[in-house]
Amino acid sequence: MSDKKSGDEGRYAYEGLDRVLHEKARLGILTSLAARADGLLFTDLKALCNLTDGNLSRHLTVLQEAGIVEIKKGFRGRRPQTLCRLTESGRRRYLGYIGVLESVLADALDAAKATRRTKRVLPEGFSPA
Amino acid sequence: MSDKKSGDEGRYAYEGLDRVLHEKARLGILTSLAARADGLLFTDLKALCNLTDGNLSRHLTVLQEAGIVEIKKGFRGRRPQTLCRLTESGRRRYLGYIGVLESVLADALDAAKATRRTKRVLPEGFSPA
DNA sequence: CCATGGCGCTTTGCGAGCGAAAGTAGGCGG
DNA sequence: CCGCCTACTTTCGCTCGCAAAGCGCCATGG
Repeated sequence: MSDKKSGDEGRYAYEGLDRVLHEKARLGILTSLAARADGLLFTDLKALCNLTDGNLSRHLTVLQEAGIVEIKKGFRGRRPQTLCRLTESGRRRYLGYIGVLESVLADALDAAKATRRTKRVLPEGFSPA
Repeated sequence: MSDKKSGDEGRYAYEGLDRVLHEKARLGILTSLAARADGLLFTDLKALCNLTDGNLSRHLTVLQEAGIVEIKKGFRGRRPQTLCRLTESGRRRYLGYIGVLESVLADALDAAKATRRTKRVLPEGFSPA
């Protein structure tokens, strides 16, 4: 590396931003679940994340198929009740994702405050768009 | 609020996660740009974010149409050269997004270390999926 | 006893979005 | 003059996310 001028190649590629996890709704679901080792009910999750039934159902299926959450269907009294929990590997994946999120944030804050001016070569005229 | 049991309704909804910004590639692009007030060239951006030409072009168009970046086409010598820069409102939007990212991260780290066990009511048998 | 309505979830439909691949336009080297 | 290279843009297939409709079950009430 650093065979070129800067060695910054791919500096902002963020390959670790797992597409399955990097999603508004899913991020909320997982963060909710991460806090409770014994899981959450479908209905609670729905309220916590302000999701519609259909939406939540869809996302849970995706997460289940990815082996990130496990879903247990049971009954409360005689009404169906679905319990969702992070799997162990799901938790690891989530933590990994959070790790790169941290580095994104670090870059961002860095950028925000520094806003350093790199000397730029503006050769001839740049016509406005 | 707190008209129900917990007052946590929508606690994890993260409505501020702007869909236009919340995207792997775009996030990288914006973070790159945020650091340099005088902008970056198409080719630099491409290298920094490990994007293909087509991809970068696509994303830039989206960002431009959303008024987040401005694109100036000019020439270096007599080769075309495209300069991209964050607009002022784009910067604000980006900072807003980063703000909610911080809160997501705070929640996540909280969850990760605490992993508190809420007492759960598991009424009758939960059959394994 | 049927029907009307609510709860808990699943399935379907569709429009938007993403990224790979192909296309365009001009410079430059042989 | 010809073909390769750089610097993008456009097209295309497929996935994805979201909203709306559907399904099964229980409860209530006429």
